[in-house]
Amino acid sequence: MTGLRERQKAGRRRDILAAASQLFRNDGFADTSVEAIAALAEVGTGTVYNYFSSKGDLLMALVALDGEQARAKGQKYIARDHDDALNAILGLLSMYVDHALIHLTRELWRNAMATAVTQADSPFGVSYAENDRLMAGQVGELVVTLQKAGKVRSDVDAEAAGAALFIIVNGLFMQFVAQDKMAKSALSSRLRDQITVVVGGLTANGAAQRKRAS
Amino acid sequence: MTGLRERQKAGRRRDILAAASQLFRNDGFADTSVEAIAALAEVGTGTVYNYFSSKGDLLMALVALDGEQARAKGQKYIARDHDDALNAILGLLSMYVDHALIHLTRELWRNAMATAVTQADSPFGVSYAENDRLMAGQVGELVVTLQKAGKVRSDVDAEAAGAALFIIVNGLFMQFVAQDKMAKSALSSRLRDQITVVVGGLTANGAAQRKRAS
DNA sequence: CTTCAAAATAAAGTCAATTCAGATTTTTTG
DNA sequence: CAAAAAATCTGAATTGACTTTATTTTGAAG
Repeated sequence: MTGLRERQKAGRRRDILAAASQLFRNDGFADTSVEAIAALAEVGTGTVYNYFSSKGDLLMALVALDGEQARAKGQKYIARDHDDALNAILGLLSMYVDHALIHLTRELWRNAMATAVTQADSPFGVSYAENDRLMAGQVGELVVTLQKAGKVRSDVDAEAAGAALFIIVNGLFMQFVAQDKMAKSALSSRLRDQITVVVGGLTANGAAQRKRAS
Repeated sequence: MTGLRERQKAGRRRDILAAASQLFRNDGFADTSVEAIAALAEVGTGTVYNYFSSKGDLLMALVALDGEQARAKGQKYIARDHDDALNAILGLLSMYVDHALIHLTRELWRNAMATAVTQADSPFGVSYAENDRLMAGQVGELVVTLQKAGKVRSDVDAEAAGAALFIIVNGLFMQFVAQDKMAKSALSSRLRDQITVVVGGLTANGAAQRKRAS
């Protein structure tokens, strides 16, 4: 199982990923050439393509790793005690946003997202989509938790709610990374406004919403 | 104002767009070279770059045109009579989806979206973002209309609601175009489930939701 | 009708992702 | 262990978007 070849292969994969990680973060995606990654990893440029189907695939592999961390954080968050539904959900989604910006720049996210759309079938395109699916599921878990605590109506489709909430944070985050001039505070306030609407709903509701941001 | 030169310029712009439109639709984005577009439009390749900043910019220009049509349809839709909020909103969003697939293939949408994220500052990247903003605003208008008709609570932030609803349809549409194997029916059903959640809200509500799709 | 300047043009050049035909290394076989 | 087979590596060649340049065209203005 663990022949020389397998170990070398795993090592080389790590080397390439580490090299890409370093260069992407230092120089950005556009300014990093596959040749430079190969040189730093001490392999031929062609070898990079034996492990990753494209430069974008390599980036998505890094993003997927980060996604795992975000989900781990999320799992702990869910286990905490929560007061009201709005704050609980907003807290989780804000945590995702904050985590996303720890290791990766906006430019890297732009390129990761672009690649995820155009190359969804590549190995790490699949990982990327799977990660999104799992995160949406995690938001759904939080909704279930809140339902059990009587903070969310039990007749709500938790899975659909999780997916909707996650799509919103994802979409806003995409707008955020696409426009460098958009401030993080603008992202936060839009997120708050929109999640507030979703939590409160549009139709007749016993507990009226409290406030609206201008 | 309308000298011969200006008209020629406008004409050339149209020629290039028309050529791009034809080739993109026939051969797809990836398989269409800028050289081929230039040849069909009977201009030099360099001229194409006098009018559009990149191949992706050219595609976004086409998409923006389509977006205008979609908004025109949407405006008429809003003016109609609406029964309940859920159906009214779902109808508008479904109309957007249907319209998007009339003229453009999934592959074109993938590339348009990818370009919109990575080149948001290019001339038609701005148009693309603006179009999204206007569509979200249009959904907001529908919400206002429904509020006036007493079908949506008046304390709801209509603008935020429109933005949230549009982000959802946009996000689901993105998932749809990214994965060729995803059926249109899957898109529709997810859209229905998620919009249902948003309209109904998560917290205590006078009118309980009626049903849930499995 | 001449001059001017904007715009177009073709051609040649740059650049970097991706591919590919052979070279090299590991594993398997006898 | 030696030879054959299989997997992997390699970097030079390909490809196509985009740029640059030197030259030409053509409205517009006097």
